[in-house]
Amino acid sequence: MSAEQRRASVLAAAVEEFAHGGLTGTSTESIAARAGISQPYLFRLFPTKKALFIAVVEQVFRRTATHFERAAGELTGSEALDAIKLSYWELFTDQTYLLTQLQAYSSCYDPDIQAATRGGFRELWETATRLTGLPFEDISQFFAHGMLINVIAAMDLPAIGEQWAQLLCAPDVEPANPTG
Amino acid sequence: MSAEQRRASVLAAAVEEFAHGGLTGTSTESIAARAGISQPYLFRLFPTKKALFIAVVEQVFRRTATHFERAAGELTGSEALDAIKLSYWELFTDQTYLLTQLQAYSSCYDPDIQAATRGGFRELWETATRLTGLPFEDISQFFAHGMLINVIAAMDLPAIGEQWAQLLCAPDVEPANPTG
DNA sequence: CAAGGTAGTGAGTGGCCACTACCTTTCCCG
DNA sequence: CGGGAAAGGTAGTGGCCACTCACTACCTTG
Repeated sequence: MSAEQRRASVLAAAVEEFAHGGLTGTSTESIAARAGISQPYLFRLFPTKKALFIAVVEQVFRRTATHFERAAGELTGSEALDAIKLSYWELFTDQTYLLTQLQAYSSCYDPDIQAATRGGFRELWETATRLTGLPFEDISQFFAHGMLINVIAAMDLPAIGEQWAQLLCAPDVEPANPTG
Repeated sequence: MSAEQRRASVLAAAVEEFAHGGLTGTSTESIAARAGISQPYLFRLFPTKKALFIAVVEQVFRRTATHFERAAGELTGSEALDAIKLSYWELFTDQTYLLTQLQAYSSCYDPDIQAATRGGFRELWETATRLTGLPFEDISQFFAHGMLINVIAAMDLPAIGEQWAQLLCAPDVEPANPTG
């Protein structure tokens, strides 16, 4: 297998591991094991653990942006936004991306990670703005709801039976302008 | 100093340290140093590092709820919610609580931490509901915006000069029912 | 002043873990 | 078919860190 292919598979393994443990709570050992290579060889493919983490963060944000683009298709305006909202809920089934996002935010004390996270968030923001053409206020509300979804996934609220939790997990796209 | 007082001061030190590094990225050494005690004595006051982290999480959520109650005062309805919104923005000046919340969410892979975090979130949710008496939809939007504020604090968006970032950091309480 | 309890510390210890040095295999190309 | 680069592994190593143990200083109470 070529080094480039290996790098990709290591990246895929790292996303899964980092999503749960974060940068400091995940060992390179476990990533290597999941990728099916020896742990030292991982350092031939990525110079440092932090660099691998940053690569993971960048990939997750970029793929989420691509996910948005596919969801919007040829739509524009609030129709595009509704489609993107639904597509974000789709990520709930495999929570990896949502959890990785949280790990990125909570690791922002490190300047390099903060820079990467800002860049990813910015890319996401600009993608949503470009695809919908909607004003700041709508984009802001969409992202706010997205961040709420992230923590709902982290706490695994669907698993607890209480009503408010269940309501939160219903992917209803509420009307943008509630009449009244 | 009594053990109870020490416990409180250790807790205060731990909030600061955990807010930046999270559970796995923070050493008990640094917490003890900040609290002004020896590292072994920390384990006389808290049985384990994780237990200390959970105590921190519980305290932060409870204090945030208290913060809400003070902000609402005698107000009810959307007036109470607006007051609470502003009070949450106040936490931005000392971002410790917001960052700790993020650390809690991103550490939820551990079942004990997940349980504590769920409890804290639930307490916050019920406090907001009780104080305002507003329906689910309003509370949900408030929390969504709150989660967005958390990640804005983590990424320190006020520090970057771009327009969208600046707009996000303006604590305007948008009207609950935009006319039209 | 004896006796016991409480606050607090110095000196470990065992394990994990990021990262390194060096060796082996494979395979392509002239 | 020889050689060299690239893929990959084995065996460390040094440092950090959660947690323990054995001990001291002090304070209260009878």
